[in-house]
Amino acid sequence: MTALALPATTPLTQVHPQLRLVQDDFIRKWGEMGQIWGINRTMAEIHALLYISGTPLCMDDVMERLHISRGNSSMSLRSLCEWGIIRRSHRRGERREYFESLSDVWEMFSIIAAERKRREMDPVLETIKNCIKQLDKETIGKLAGDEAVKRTRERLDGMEEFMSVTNKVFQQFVGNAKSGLNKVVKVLLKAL
Amino acid sequence: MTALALPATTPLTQVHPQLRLVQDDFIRKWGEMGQIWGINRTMAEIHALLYISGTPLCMDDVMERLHISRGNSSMSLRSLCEWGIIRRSHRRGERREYFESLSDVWEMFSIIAAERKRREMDPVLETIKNCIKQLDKETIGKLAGDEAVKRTRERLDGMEEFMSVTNKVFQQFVGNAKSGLNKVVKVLLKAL
DNA sequence: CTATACTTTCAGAAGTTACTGAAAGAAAGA
DNA sequence: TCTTTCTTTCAGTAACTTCTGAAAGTATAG
Repeated sequence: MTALALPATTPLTQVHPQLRLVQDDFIRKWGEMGQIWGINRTMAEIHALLYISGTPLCMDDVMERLHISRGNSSMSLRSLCEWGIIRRSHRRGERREYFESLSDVWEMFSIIAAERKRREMDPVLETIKNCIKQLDKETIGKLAGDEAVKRTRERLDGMEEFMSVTNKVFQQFVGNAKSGLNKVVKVLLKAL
Repeated sequence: MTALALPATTPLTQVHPQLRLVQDDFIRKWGEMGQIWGINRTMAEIHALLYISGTPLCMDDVMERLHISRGNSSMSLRSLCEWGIIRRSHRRGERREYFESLSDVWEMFSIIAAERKRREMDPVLETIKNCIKQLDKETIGKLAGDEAVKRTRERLDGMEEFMSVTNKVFQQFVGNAKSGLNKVVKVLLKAL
């Protein structure tokens, strides 16, 4: 029969109550904001907890601290790993897995922005380009001179220009970590 | 007994089938993208329809074209008006109301960005500043030198820097229409 | 092989958001 | 005034998302 069972949670979780209050505040707000980035509340809270703790935590730490189920923790942690904004981390001689957040906020933002651009903006731009192509085909035919077609064409052009530029700006942010982004931002702010 | 009833929909809705197909494509995709801007699918589709049509449409036009209920149309149109990205427009001698989209995409983006910044980013930045203040109070007291407090403080600082800069960049985009934004963007792209 | 320690999966429950359609409201004209 | 035309509201419902917890799965140690 076995020796002393390990405590389910890391000692690191047991922070001073005052510190905990401050952290909870941050976690709550960050969770609300998660939706901006297209991440659900729980996932955002888990991420906030790992980020603010600044040290690896295990699944039981997360469950206990945020009062969420094992299943939810497991899914959300996996999904955050897939996003690439947290990482698994292992301790020698220990069986269980730990998770920690990237520490560079700029890098995290880059990763999220890149993914959202790819999934959400690129397809729209493609659709718009396609619409323009389609419309041009019609214009050569019997719809030439049609007022409504003209108006639609103008609107599509306006939208395409907008999306293209936005896409390029995003592109610049993506793949640069802190130093690069800071440069970009400084240039931008100085120019205004 | 009344004279000839007006047709429920504007003649303008009756676009050529080919044009309609192209417009539908755009509307569908724009609806999907709405979620990026924090606008729900139907609202985004209504907006897309008004934008792509380039001409004022009435509620029945919208209902018929998108197959949505009167209630939903009414709520969504109101909400789009509140956002400021579509406007009511009236025709002399006609009772019913028409709606049209802003035509300048850059202006629409500005409006949306301003609102989201105000509602979603500003409160987070405030919370973070508050957390830092709280933490500093504790640090003076009995938690001075606590490792966990130090780590948390570092993380909060990193996040604050990020949010502040992001906020400033947003600020620049807000309140500028096409010309202003284009200048900003050109400067940015050239600098890279 | 069996026991233990831990993780993942997934069906269903709970919670949330979006939509409908009928009824009430408002404005204009007769 | 009453009728007509159009808009808004809102209770109920449908569709979707998130969460739970128990069961199955996996890896390691004895």
